[in-house]
Amino acid sequence: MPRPKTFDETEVLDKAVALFWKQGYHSTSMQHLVDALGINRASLYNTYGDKRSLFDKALERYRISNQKGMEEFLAGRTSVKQGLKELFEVAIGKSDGPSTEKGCFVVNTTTELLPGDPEILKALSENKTAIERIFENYLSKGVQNGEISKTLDTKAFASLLFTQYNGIKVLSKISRNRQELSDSVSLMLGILDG
Amino acid sequence: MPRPKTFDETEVLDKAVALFWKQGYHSTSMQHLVDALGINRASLYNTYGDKRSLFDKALERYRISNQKGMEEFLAGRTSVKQGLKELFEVAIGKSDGPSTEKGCFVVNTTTELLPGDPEILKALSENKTAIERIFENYLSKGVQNGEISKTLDTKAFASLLFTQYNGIKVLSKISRNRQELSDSVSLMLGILDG
DNA sequence: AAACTTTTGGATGAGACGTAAAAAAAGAAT
DNA sequence: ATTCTTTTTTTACGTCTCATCCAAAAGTTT
Repeated sequence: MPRPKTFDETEVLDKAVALFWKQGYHSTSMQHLVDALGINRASLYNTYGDKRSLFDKALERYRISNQKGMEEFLAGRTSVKQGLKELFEVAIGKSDGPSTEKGCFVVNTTTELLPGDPEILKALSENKTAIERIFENYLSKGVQNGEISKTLDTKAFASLLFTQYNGIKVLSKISRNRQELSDSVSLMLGILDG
Repeated sequence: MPRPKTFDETEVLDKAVALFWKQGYHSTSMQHLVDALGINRASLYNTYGDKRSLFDKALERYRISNQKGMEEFLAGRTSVKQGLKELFEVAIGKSDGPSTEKGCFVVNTTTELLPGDPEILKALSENKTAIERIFENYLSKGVQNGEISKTLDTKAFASLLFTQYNGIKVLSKISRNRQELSDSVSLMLGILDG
């Protein structure tokens, strides 16, 4: 009996993700959101709660889609070294989409809202361990394959990969010199060749 | 004949650096600054101009002091491998000061104000090349010493170091597990022994 | 018709940045 | 010493934007 919503909830949420991703939390006003989401102000509050609540939902959506995307990307590549190489090529933005200069929503949030926000810290902390685990599992697969030496400290290397990934997402906002980043990634992945 | 200022201009600027560093540009209000700097509102505008102008001055001061600090730190260590190791130990924050959780003012600014700010982009771009050059020169010293192989691509490795440095400054805000970062740095520096 | 949501349009109170005019202070000159 | 000039400090204000909420009107399904 209720009047149905005239918009798709997750579709609109994706627009909020794009906006917060590009501009961050503090410089995105509710008015910006109202204009960009294409729904009414009251509908916005009704559906997602206040600004912070909407931001939390947007961040969570990004996180999940990001993790899932990473897992699927790697799952499709049996050659671990090649898989990592390609993953980082995408991260660097060889195919220069408009999203490259926005960096990573998670990284941007880390630097903007920490320290001083326990809830966000919790979410970001979970994200960190989740992605490091993805890396570690993938590396283990390579060790089982015989592609990677058993002597490799997979935990430390997973951490190295994640740190490098974060650094790339920062530097992508400054430099459009992809070759430089690509070379440094190659150097790093050379560790896997003993 | 003029009445002298009752405060030290650079001393107060350092307080502004600390505040912008911790909170970023948008969530630091002029009122916060007035309270923290200990000078009057009008004095603030008189001396440093508007908020953005003050921010620029603060960022520049941080950049210069950061670069100089890095150069002097490395200049004092003739063993290049050991020097890099120690530099990153400091960056990781083994001696856990209160500044560790603030990350790096430059990194924070990169993610907060880019894309969309050409002036800031210019400053951050200069900073990037300056620090990469510091790394590259230091590595060259190691090659001349015979400490590092002549086959090393110093430019790529300098880029790797800088990227890693940025990543560390992000992750320092999330995790207080310094050992993990330390291990990954060791793994990276192991490339120099290859 | 009833029930519920969306839309419209505005009210509100807080806080933002920046400025202007008056008051106070410090040195210089007579 | 006193007055004058210049600058800082104080205080108050103006204008704007912010986030949030509310009441009434319009629309859609059962």
